[in-house]
Amino acid sequence: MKRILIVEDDVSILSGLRDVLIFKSYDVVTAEDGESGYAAAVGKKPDLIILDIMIPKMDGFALCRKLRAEGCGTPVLMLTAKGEEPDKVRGLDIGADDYVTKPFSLPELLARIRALLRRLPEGDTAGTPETLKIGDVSVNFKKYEAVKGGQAIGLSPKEFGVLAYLASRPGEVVTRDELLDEVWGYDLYPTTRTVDNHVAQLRSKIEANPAEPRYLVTVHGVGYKLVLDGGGR
Amino acid sequence: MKRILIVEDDVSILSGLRDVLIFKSYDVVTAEDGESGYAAAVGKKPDLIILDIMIPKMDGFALCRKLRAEGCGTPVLMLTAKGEEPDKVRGLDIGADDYVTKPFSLPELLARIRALLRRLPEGDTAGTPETLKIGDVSVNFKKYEAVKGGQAIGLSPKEFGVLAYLASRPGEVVTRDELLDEVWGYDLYPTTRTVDNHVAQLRSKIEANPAEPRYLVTVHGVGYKLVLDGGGR
DNA sequence: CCGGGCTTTACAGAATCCTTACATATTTCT
DNA sequence: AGAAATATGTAAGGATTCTGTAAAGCCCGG
Repeated sequence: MKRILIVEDDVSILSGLRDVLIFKSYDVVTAEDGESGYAAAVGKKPDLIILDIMIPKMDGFALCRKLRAEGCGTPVLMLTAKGEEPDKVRGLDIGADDYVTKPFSLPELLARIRALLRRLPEGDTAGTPETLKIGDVSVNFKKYEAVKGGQAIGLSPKEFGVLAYLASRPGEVVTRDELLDEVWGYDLYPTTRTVDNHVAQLRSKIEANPAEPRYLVTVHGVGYKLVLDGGGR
Repeated sequence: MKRILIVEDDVSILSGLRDVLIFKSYDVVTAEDGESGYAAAVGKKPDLIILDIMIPKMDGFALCRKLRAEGCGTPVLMLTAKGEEPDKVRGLDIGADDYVTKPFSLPELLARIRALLRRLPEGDTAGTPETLKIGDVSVNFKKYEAVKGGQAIGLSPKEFGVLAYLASRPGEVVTRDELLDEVWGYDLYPTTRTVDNHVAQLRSKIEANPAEPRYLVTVHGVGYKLVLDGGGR
């Protein structure tokens, strides 16, 4: 059984999460502040750490950094309060493996937990790969970084989101509505045309010839799909 | 079509929700208390259950717990009244997959419904295989891709739809009206001749000799059928 | 105040869809 | 069997819908 450590000071969230995870057959350990969280991370050797950022004594960033500095490679899933956008990047920068913004959707959280645990034994092919090569562009989703011919190209958060979601199911067609749900979230309702714009942006940055996309392909009347071997023939 | 069971005793919410979901082309079943809700959950085999917590005879928690105990894995979306924060946790504990607090935003609820249904094994296209081989043409419905002798051939959404529906019941004859209902939808009323056109298009793309169809066979006076072993003899 | 990212809007071009018309095939009727 | 009625194959057009793209406004953080 996989062991999960939750570090969270909001007791209602903490106990709720603990119960859910126990129900889902995980072995759960909890802590309510950074220091005891650190102790548990070292002492209980969990397979996964769920880490809130705003916790007493030592915040989530510091805790994560400290663990990484000591060579601890345990996957870390960050919980960030809504609107803390910059925290996302910072969290990943410091060595977190994934993040979820509160209030989170439970199925999403569970899916991310499964994804992180799945790649424990060895490298994973499930979910979004850590890095992806699209033509002569390589994208690192963990670092929020895209490189084209040695040159870094800036992708916005939404652009990353769209790309990552498409990459999680290579070759499959994804509708605009699905992208809106999964990338934008359930509580925002932009037009489906917004998706087109971001895809166009992505193409202009990633495709060799944006007018004839080889990777970010349109399926007329349905949606978009990411073709990974767009160049191979 | 996906079937949704709503268990809710507030009639104004219940009927409002039902109308919206029907408008969104879901098959809706309702119940106003826990016991009849349980009966409906077992008897009608919905793809998703929307469950209020405060309902007569058996509350949402008990109902959900009972279903889970019996091995029922149907996704459950809990409705909780505002301020019932602790209930969230309790609901999730028992195995609900997501929750929405009343008063809820309709678009958000719809988005969460879509998301839960999306994670189903397969629903609408149940019976339609993910890929299909028709002679020397192979079709992948997830990728919206058809390949003939290594060469990709473009099929339009309607063409995919017709093919997929026929493929869900190989060998069976399907009437034009049925195709119109299932592929075009109940709210559109093109001529039945429109179907013929799309079938002709399909034949020209996948049949070796469109004038003598081996796979997309017409049954005079009735409709069309897809014969999978059209080459074998 | 400025700049970047996000969203909306508008318009042009492209792809798809629907209708219509006519030829051909099948069935039904006499 | 022959003719009429009905059903289907097929092509062409115009209407409709969808997509690419640029421009403009909004909002937020620096």
